[in-house]
Amino acid sequence: MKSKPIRLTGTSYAVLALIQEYGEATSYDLKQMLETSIENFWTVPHTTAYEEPARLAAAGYLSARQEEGGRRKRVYALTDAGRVALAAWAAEPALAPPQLREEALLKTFAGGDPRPLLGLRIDWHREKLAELEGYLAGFEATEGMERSQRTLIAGVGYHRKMLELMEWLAEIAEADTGLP
Amino acid sequence: MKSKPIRLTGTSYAVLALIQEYGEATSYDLKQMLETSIENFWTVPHTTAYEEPARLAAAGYLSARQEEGGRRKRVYALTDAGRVALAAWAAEPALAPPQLREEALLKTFAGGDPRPLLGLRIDWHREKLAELEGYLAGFEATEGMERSQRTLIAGVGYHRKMLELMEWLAEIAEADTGLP
DNA sequence: GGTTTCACCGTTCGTCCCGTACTATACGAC
DNA sequence: GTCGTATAGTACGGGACGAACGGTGAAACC
Repeated sequence: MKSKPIRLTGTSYAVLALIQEYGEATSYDLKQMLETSIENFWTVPHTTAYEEPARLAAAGYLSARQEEGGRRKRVYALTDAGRVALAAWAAEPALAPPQLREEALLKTFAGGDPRPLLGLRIDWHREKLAELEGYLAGFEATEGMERSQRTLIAGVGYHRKMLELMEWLAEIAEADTGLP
Repeated sequence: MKSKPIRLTGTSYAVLALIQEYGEATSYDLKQMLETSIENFWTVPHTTAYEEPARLAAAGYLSARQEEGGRRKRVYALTDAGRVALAAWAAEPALAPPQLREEALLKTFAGGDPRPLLGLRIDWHREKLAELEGYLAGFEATEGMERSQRTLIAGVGYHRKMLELMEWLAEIAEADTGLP
């Protein structure tokens, strides 16, 4: 059953974790889940939702059941190997350093005018924040947080903090109008 | 002179911008610069400092002058094509969405215990912060900020905000001791 | 003045990842 | 039933990634 050994990356575990959370999922389900929860702290392109589960299934970490009819979707579920690998990874306290790719700051560094760049970013984070807060509202009044709720809270916190950062940097740029 | 057309990515511009900033640089210089300034908002592996300038030189965006002797380093400088491409990109206000890869949050989502994970991250950001604030202190008392100083300020702000986020999440996790 | 040691410097390599561009299906409207 | 559009899914090739290793210089020891 353990066909081809592959390297499991953070993205692999993201997919495994989502499938664990929901029992089973198609690639499209995964895509939705990635976009509405995990993406805030683990950004991946949408093709990941199709490629990564196929890779994981080929290596024995997921089972795949092909549906009949129309879009002949494949439904993925965790195998024991998948469950074990995921649990071992999550329990291990070692962490890779966080990675950020923020083009607004990079363009500013490269000589771009910070004002429009930071402005764009501020708007973007505001929108994200509103969206996530909307999702969160649906959970209100439940006691004892569920994992999906916590995930949203992490996302909300992240966008809030980045928003504060961008606003702060915009102020500094504004104050510093005599450019070098 | 325009040998091979290549796709310029954010990382390409990061390298071009660094070389622009310093006039010319070897790969090792680039590596240092990446690690002490840009990496806070545009994370790249160290091999980028060797591979990317070679690619850019092959495509005509950089000139390369090979030094004699010992480590026969190559010193890169911007060509006109490089300068033009960089300026055009920086002036363009369009932005790709920011990307984050934060393993502490991902592991938490996957079922890991948040306390040690967030604790590790908090320590990590504190260290980074201390390091950058140390660099910044060297600039004190100059009037009119230079670009490298602004870059450091952005880095400092980022780590502060992420530190606040992690501390906030740690509090929430602590308060929520009745686990689901 | 040899040679050991160690930190610094630089590159290779194979796998995986990523964005672009495109195709295909479902379904309601008219 | 055909058109339009949102939804669902794929192919592909260059690029990025990180592990692992190889080279270089110079201080330190003798």
